Amino acid sequence: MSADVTQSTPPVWSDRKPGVEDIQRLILKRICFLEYTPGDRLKEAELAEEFGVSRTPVRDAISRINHLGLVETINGVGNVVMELPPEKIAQVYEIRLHLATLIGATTPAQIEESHLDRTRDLLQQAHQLGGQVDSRQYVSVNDQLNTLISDLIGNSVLRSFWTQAYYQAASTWHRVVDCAGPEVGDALVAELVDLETAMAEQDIQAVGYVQRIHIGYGYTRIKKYLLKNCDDDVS
Amino acid sequence: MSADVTQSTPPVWSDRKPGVEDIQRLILKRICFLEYTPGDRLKEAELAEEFGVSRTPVRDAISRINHLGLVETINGVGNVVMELPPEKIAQVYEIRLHLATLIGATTPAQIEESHLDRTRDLLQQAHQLGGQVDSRQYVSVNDQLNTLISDLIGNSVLRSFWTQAYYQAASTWHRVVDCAGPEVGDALVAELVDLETAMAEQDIQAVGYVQRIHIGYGYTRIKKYLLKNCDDDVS
DNA sequence: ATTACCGATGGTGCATGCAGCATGGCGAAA
DNA sequence: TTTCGCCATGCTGCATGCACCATCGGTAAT
Repeated sequence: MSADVTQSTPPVWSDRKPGVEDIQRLILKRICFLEYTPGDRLKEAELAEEFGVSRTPVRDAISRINHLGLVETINGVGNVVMELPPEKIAQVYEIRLHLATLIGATTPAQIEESHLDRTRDLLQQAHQLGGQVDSRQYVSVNDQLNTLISDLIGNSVLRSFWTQAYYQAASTWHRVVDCAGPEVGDALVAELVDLETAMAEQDIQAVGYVQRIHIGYGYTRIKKYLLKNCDDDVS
Repeated sequence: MSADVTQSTPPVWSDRKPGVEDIQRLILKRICFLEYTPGDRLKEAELAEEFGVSRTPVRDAISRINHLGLVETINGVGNVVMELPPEKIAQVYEIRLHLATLIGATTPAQIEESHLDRTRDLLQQAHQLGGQVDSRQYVSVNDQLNTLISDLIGNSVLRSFWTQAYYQAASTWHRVVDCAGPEVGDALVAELVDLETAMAEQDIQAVGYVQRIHIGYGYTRIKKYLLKNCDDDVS
């Protein structure tokens, strides 16, 4: 298990005790960010000590994310981080493709200037990491992008489903990023460029289809890289 | 709060101690079946005693279903059963309409003879309750129907979303059934007839569209009956 | 040498105690 | 009589203890 994952998550709790909601989000992020990898066993007592709380809220947080299939709780063993089987990944992406088209087909949120600003900021970040695909930074940008898209989904139910599917796909996708070369960085830039255009046009439907397109590309890369061995490390 | 809801749920635990999963499902069913109505406060200690367990697993079960918005946990008050605001109902139904069309558009499950049998059984049950719309029985048939559709969804992610949206819509829908006359019984029969045809044709896509159609009708009835006052009781 | 058993270890599952919060009722003051 | 404030009550949030379970390593028997 990774040594000091604490350092990697900027928002430190040093001052305030985190609630169940915070713990849940943080654990999910750590799984998506590959700070926890399949096979790792999340020990309640360990996390409890790290967060300065008792096992109870940690248990609660883990219990809430069990239904995503990312963590399987086994009595007497631990909370094992699971690798989603390829079949399930296929199902997740199949749904994500459809959900993306629904972003524009359902009651939309209003595109405001702030969203455009955030998009440009992400685009700049994406440019900065350029060929040097430090997966940590890439993942960060990707996560912010997902949050941005979420904010653009007016239908709260769709937003919930979108987020769930994102979490299910994220860890696998980020594993692909490690394997694939800088092409994923270029792809991210391309996606953000398309996104900026769509948002400048105030066209939510276009935003959805941009997502649909690039999720499709992403899944193609998963199939391309994840079936082969991923022997070259990022060191 | 309803007096002895225990009687209404056939599977009694008299022999075996229920797990968190069981408790979760049972609470959800009770909300859908209107045994718990908006405003009721689910008290952990109460449920714990009923199930013969401690508060801990009950807390866990309630915590897991919090994200659906059907119960809101308020410190010092209780776990309040919430009535979804009309706006959220609209969002749920908007998504349900789209999800229905995805049943046939995604990797399907195989339609087997058993499914057809279950459909015919439901049709018979629907006929039996005819004009006498005892909401309890209606809801039971409706719930079995939803389970049946779930089994026909091959994509497990879609199945999960479908179920979540069903739970969110169910309590509201069942409240409409109380208000509306026997027309909902007829509508259910019509839906099951359509469903039987589609399944006899082995046409999953048709199954999805049948759902899409009747969910649409259902939402129309919600708008028709739920905005007006629901003064006539079922006695 | 190999295999079967058993106990030590470390984890989750559940029970329970206690602190904190919200609320309603009662009493005192205006 | 009305209103303000305080306390009793009941519930959730969290901490902690204990029982059960899984696993692994050592030991004894074959």
